[in-house]
Amino acid sequence: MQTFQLQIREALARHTGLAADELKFELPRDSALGDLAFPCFAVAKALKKAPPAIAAELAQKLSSDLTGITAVATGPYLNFRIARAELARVVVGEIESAAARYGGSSVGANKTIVIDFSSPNIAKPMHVGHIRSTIIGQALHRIFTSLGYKAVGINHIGDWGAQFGGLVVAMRRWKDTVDLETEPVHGLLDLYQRSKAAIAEDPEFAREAKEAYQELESGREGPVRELWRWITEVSLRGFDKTYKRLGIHHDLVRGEAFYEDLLEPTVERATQAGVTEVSEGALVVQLGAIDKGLTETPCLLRQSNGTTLYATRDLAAMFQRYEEFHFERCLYVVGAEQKLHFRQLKAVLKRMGVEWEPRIEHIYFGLLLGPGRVKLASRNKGEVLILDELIDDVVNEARRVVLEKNPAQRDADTIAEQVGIGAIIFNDLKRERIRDVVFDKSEILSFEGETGPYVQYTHARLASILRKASEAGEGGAAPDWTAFEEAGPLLVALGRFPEVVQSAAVHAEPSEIATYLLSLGRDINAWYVQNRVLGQAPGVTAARLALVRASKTVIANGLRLLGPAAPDEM
RNA sequence: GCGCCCGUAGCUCAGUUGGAUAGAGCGGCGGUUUCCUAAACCGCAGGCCGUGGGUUCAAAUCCCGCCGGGCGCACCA
Repeated sequence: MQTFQLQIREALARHTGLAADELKFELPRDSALGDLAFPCFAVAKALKKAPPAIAAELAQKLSSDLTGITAVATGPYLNFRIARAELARVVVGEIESAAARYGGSSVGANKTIVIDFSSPNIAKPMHVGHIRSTIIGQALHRIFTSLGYKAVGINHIGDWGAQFGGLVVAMRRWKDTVDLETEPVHGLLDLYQRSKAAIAEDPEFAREAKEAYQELESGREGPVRELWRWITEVSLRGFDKTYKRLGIHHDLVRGEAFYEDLLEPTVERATQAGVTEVSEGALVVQLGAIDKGLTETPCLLRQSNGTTLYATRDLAAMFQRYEEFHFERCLYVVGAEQKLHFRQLKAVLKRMGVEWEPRIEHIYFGLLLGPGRVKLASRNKGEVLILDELIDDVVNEARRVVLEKNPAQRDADTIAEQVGIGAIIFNDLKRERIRDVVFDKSEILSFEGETGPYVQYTHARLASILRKASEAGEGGAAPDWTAFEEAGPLLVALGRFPEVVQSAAVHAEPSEIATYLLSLGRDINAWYVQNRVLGQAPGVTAARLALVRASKTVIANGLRLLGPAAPDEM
C-alpha cells in the first residue's frame, strides 16, 4: 500500500516543486471518487493558482507519470485510483507475507513503554469498576508490543493502608465464622466490611486495628505481617482466575508495599530539590507557579501526623520506574476522576526539574455507568457488581445463543466463552476512552451490530469459506486478479491497517482499532455477499480466496491486539 | 465558586488533528435464504453538528462568551 502512496507522492513533488513529505493526503469522502485524494488548497498559495485549475493541470501531467494509477481532477481535488488488479495483488501479497505480523512494525525497537494498569485492591473481589483499566491497559500492552516496543505491564495492586489493620484484627476474631476455603476473597470482603463497622463502633477494636497497622508498617516479621502476606496471596490467586479468562497478563505485580522503602528517600529527594514547605503542619509542594490551576491544591507528601500518602507512593514509583526502565513513555491507565492527582504529580516533577516528566502520561478514561447513566462502581456503597459474576452471565447468554444459532455445535462451551468475553472486551474498547461507558447488559447480550461478536462472526464466516474451499479442493489455480472491481473499499481498508495500529499507539487509543474493525467487517460482508468465492472460474476463485484469507488475517490480527478471540466457527 | 472534560439522527457513537453532498449501529418501516453460517446483507425515513460571536479561501473540528450535563477541588486511595 505504501508503494502506491510513495509513487504518487514523488510524482506530485516533481510537478509542484514541493517537498514530498509535506504533501498531505486523505481518503476521498466517497470511495467511488478514488482510493486516495490530494486536496489542492494547501498548494494553491505556493503555486499562485486556483485549486481547481491546479487539480486539472496536475491530473494532466501526472497521467503519463504514473503506472497503474489514474489521476482525476474533481473540482479542487485530485483523486487517485489504483488499478484494482494491481491494488489487490500488492495488498494481498503484503498481508500474505507478513501474516500474523501484518499491522506491526519495528518502530519501537529498543524502546521501553511502562504501562500501569488494572491495579485492584486486595481483600476484595474485582468488581466491574476495574474492568476498564484492565482491558484498555492490556490492549495497549499488545499494541505496543506488536510495534516492537518492550512493554512492561505493571499491576500496582492496593496492598497497603490502614484498612489492613482492621482486616488483621477481624481475621483474629472472626476467622472461623466465614468461608475462607472455597472463595477466600469473598470471605475476606465480608471480614473487611465487618471490620469497618467495628472500627466505627468499638473503640477497643479500633485501637487494636491501629496497633496492627503500626506493626505492619514497622516492617517487622511476625504474625501480623504473615497474615497480611496470606491475604495478598489469596487475593492475587483470585484475581488470576479472572485475568486468565480475560487474557490479562502483567509483567510485574508490584503492590504499594513494594515502594515502602522508597518513601523516605523520595521525600528527601523533593526536599533536597528545595520544592517542599510546611503548610498547616503538612509537608507540601506548592504548584501554583507551574500550573495556575493548581494554586489552591498543593501536593501533599506527608500528613501533619507524619505519615505519607498516595501521592508520595506514586511519586516514589515514578522515580523507581524511570531508574529501572528509562522508559520512552510511562502510561497510567487510570480513571478520569484522578486527573488532578496526576496533574499534581507531573507538576511536582516539573518543579523538581525532572527532564523526563513529559514521558509520564495519564491515560484516563470515562466512568462505567449502569443503565440510566447511574454510577455503577462507587467504592463507598456496599453493592458491588462482581466481575466474575458479570462474565458468567454474559457467557451463559452467549452459550444459549450459540446453541440456538448452531444446534449442532459440539464445542459450544469454548465458543460461548470466546463470544461472551469478546462482547465484554469489545464493548469497553469500541468508543473513545474519555467517554463514559454505559454498561447496558441487554445491549452487550444482543451480539448484533457494532459488537465484538459481529467482528468475530465475520471472521468465522471467512474461515468457513476457506474450510469449504479446501474440502472441495478449490483455489489451486493461478490467481486472476482482474475480478476485483467491487473490492476497492475493502482493499484500501486492508492496506490501511498498519497506519491504524500506529495511530492507536500514538494516541494510546485502542478504540481506533475497534472502529476500524467494525468498518472493515462491513466492507468484507458487503463484498462477499455480492461476490461468491467458490465455484467460479479457477483463477477467479483462487484470487477471491486469497482476498478472503487476507481479510481473515487482518481481522484476526486486529482482534488479537484488542483481546477477543478470533474463532473459526460460531 | 475554581479547574478539567463532554454536547453530532429518537438512543449510543464515528468523523482521518481545518477540506468534497456530515457517516455507522440500535430502534422504526420495507426487502434478501433451492446460493460459501440471516450473529449477515440491501433499501427508506430521520441532522440549525447545544447556542451566539470570531479567525480562515474553507469550521462539527481552532479561539472567546453563554447554556446544559459530568468529574474533581491538601492531611482517603
